[in-house]
Amino acid sequence: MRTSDIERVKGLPLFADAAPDTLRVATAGAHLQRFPANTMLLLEGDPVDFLYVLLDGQVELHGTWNDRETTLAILRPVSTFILAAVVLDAEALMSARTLDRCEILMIPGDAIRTAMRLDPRFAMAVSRDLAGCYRGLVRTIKNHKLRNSTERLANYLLQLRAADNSGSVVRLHHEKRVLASLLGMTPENLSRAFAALQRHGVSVHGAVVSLGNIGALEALAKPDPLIDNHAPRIGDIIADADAEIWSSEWYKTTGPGAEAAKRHG
Amino acid sequence: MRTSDIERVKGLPLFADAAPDTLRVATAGAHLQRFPANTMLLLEGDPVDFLYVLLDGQVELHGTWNDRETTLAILRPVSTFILAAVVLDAEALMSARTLDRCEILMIPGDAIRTAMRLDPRFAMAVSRDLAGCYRGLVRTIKNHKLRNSTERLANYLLQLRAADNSGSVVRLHHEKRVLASLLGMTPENLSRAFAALQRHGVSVHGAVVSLGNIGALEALAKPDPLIDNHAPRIGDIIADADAEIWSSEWYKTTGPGAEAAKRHG
DNA sequence: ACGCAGACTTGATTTGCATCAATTCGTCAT
DNA sequence: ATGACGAATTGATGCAAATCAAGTCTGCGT
Repeated sequence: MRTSDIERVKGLPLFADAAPDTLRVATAGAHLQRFPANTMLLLEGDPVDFLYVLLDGQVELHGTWNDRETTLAILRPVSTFILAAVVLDAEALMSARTLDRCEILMIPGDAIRTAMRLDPRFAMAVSRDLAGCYRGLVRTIKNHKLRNSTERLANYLLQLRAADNSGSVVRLHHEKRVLASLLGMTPENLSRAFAALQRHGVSVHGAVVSLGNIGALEALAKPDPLIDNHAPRIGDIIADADAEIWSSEWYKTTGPGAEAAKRHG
Repeated sequence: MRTSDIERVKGLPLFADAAPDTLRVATAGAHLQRFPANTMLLLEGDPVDFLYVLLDGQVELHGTWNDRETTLAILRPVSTFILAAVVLDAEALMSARTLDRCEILMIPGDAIRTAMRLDPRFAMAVSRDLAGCYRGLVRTIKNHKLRNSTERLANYLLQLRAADNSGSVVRLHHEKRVLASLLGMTPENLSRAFAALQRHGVSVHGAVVSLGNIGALEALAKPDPLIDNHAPRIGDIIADADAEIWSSEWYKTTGPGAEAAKRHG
């Protein structure tokens, strides 16, 4: 494991406040693994033996029922996933699949649970992280139960804008069919939702979306701090922040090799 | 505060494992309060100063946006709520309203946060509780994104049956319009969904629902342990259990004065 | 270059659910 | 009992989104 990777893990709010020993023990027992694109890392129902830390690439979390499938979240580096299952030593409720080639650190679950018992600051950090994830899901549910698909897309675009740079052009991070599933609609309807937003100044060219009329878009989207997390994600980590990592993605690095990452909250 | 109430709080998984001092300090700073039906306890956006422990009555958590409103959960005694906001010292993302006359214990948030720092076992319990709540929300999202309204109702009824007694008659715990909002539909459509279930042996008389053909109902509902939590809720608390309190309700007492309560998980 | 496969878009149609409207039912206050 | 209100049901209609079906565009391997 490269020391630069250890630095990145240490930068995570989950470990930032931990005792030096905690990080050392956790990373000692961990192993770094590479996966090709489109690999199942974990199937829902499987016992969860590791806490996963995504260092490079994108991972999709999804759920299935009765031959249907829905995307629950898409993760970007640096972020952890399935912490809740690790804490409870329970089976996974979501499946995890790589979208790109990925580099993932796997920390044994019992190392995490032991560390929580030994290191109160770490236990506190786990609680804060889980509380943030929880609140992110509350936002997601409100988003889905209270808004229609066009409104969800409009808010997603505004959120991207806020996270990226607040400019008038944003880049979609995923394939449109994946985005559609994340936003709870079919690919066909995502196309139509984009078409509907033309009226509000939005134009799409592949993954590049121009927001020509922010005012009009906001008038439609009615973004709400109690649903949408519009905090920019570039800069230093704010340890105190509401760790609300979940509305659609977790962290974001500023670019290749960039170390800076920031919480949503 | 009555000692019987303290006993009930001590019975919560959140406090069961805590150091004696933790419970003592928490309950010392707490105050017990009664509220009439239909009282707003907390408005979304408000800072959260207390951890709430519902000792008697029912509380609805709901969210609003753009003049729409949706029920996110309905709580029954004994259960805690807005723990995540307390841990992060953040504003509430959900509003809380009493449905009945309620008896609620309010524990200052900073007492909770201090206790977490001083008592590692308590911090661990908080993590476990939050992890359980988180997983409950994952189930809820899967339920909503993967099923239609009739399927959600069918599974809700089967869950009630499993929680209550596994008999062929269940009693709805809430008004139908509240249930409709919880299940993500209009009251009109809940009526129609019940009508659709007649075909599968379900008949409704007020709050009493007979499930005349469990097999047929299950064939429609296709209950799934990764979405639905069918564990019975009568008996002793299982401290190890997956604290998944959220799919629709939290705890349930077995009857007036009964002390036994059990986790979903 | 060519052909293929998969992503994306667009249109036609169907389905599910919300909305609007009217009526019944039960509960409570007078 | 009577009237009044809110909850629940039922029917008619409209809208949003899924589905089905072509078709275009793009990247990729041969």
